[in-house]
Amino acid sequence: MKLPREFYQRDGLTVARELIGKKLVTNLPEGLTSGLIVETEAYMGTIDAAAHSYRGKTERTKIFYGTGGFVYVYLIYGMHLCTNVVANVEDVPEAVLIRALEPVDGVELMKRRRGKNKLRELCSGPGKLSKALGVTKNFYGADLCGEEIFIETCRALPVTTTKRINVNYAGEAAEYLWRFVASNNAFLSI
DNA sequence: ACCGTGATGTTCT
DNA sequence: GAACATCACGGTG
Repeated sequence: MKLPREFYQRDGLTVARELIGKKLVTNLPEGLTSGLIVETEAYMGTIDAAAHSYRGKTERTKIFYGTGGFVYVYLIYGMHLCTNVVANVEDVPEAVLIRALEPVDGVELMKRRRGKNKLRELCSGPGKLSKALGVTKNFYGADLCGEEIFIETCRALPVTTTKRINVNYAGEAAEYLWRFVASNNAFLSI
């Protein structure tokens, strides 16, 4: 049921595609919350101008250089956290951004954390779902094979690919079809 | 429905 | 000091 380390130790594009239809879970003292992953983006290390790891190892990107199955969280625009899954093996700095979930468990808790009531508004964006699941910057480096945050098999969903969102700064890399979405799903970020 | 804008703090130049 | 893998809100249609 819970995805094993080997699931993550593959190339980022495969991991990003196969994460669609899996269930992302956090189990914190306030309760358990989860959602079906319906939107991801792959960030492919040294060949990808959009990736944080493109310019090499820094304090922030060092987690990319470890093996797959650990969490990379970062602060964006000074106020939102984005949750990523590290992919591939040691020294191959790839990661998958989780961009949207279809809420499943702990909906009341997610509504409280978000201050929103509409199901559609809970997890339809990377900052939104991070808040709904109670992810904080302390999750940096968390093990997805642990108990606090993990991913389970759930269902198979048809997948569509598109360009990634808000990476216009990345030149040619902005054109790559490295965003994966559950086809015709109502809970996407756009 | 679709803009436009302001909020906010890290990271890297 | 600029840029940033975003969100919520208030305006106009």
